[in-house]
Amino acid sequence: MALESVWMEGDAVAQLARVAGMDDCVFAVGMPDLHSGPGIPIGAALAFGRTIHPHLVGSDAGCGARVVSLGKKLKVRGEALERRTRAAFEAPLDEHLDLDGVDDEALLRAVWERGAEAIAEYARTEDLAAFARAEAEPAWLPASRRFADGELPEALRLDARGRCFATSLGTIGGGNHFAELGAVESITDPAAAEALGLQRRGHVILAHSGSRGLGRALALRWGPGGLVETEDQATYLAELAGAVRFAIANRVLLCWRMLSARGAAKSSRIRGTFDLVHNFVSDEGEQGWVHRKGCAPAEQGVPLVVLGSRGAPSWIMRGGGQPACLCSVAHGAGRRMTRGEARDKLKQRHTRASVKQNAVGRRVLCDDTKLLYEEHPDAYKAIDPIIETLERAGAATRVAASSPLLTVKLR
DNA sequence: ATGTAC
Repeated sequence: MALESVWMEGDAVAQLARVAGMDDCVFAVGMPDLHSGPGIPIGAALAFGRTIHPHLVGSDAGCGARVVSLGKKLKVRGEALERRTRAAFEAPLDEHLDLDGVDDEALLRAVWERGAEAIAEYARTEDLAAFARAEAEPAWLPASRRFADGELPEALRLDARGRCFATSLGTIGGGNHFAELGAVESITDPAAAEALGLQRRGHVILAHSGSRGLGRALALRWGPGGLVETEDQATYLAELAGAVRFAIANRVLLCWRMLSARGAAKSSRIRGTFDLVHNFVSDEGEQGWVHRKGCAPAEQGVPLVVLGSRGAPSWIMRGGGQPACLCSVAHGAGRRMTRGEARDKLKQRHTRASVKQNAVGRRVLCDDTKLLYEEHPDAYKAIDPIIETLERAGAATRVAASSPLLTVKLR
């Protein structure tokens, strides 16, 4: 599904065709941001009649994006904003959460079982608690698998270094994950924008991140096989739900760090917020088990965001409920170059200093030079043809575009 | 995407 103006990678199409040919695959649709992943396509919705494939969800279960709409006033700007933002991401989590007497495993359990609600429970301020409670969990999200004390498997408690996954809560991670302060540059659907608290030149905070090492542990635990109507299938779904809750809670905290740096960490200043998950599988009745990998649900009227890059706007849209697209939309612009290609080609084209600047000439907060090249805007497809394709296909309609002011990629 | 080891 793409206009001719959307560049499409041959390998990615071949990967999509391979999945479409798998046993029990009843429908497969590639989004215009389709690109190749580790043996599986990214930017696709894949429906199976009876089978769940954990490896099609991949190692970043629950990955998604959160949008927070703010007013126009920016109290902190320029270098002070950059300094404060860096400090906000370097600060320990207990600046925001009261974790006295709460060990890492207890925190992990709470977030696993209750997601953002757990953040509200531990929040040091009523403002953070209100923010964490502002969004209902997605309707498709089942209960997380509960574990008795001591029963939590090592694989879901400890990373490869023996550290509890709770230590990654509130961190961005690597790859294409980021937090961003942006500004609304255009509004296409004024009524929908108003309902989401978006106003022209108003600020927008974006967080794109996932369940960190926890999703990886889940992928390793379940391996490449398919799960068919067994107890294992139910167990995987309940564990996936835990990882999704962790990821949602993580995005809440990332947005809160951005809000505190900007000087707007007050629930009264927040005009709207929503969250979107783009790596998961859910039971969608007649359609079967819909796996979305780099692809978000887009039922009629729901708010969603299609992420641009640090040099291109992200589009806030409304879902079109298009069955031909499995009620789904692209998750972003999609890669045009592999990470290796981006490093090689873009080092010729751009200086080390220039890759540290984003579209508006402000610095990108990122200490990893390799990552600055890998995630350079040139490594991504153009966003406009992606959005145009989604509209023409009836997958979603434009509401507003937000352009990046400050991009954060601190680990 | 993530974490680890080289």
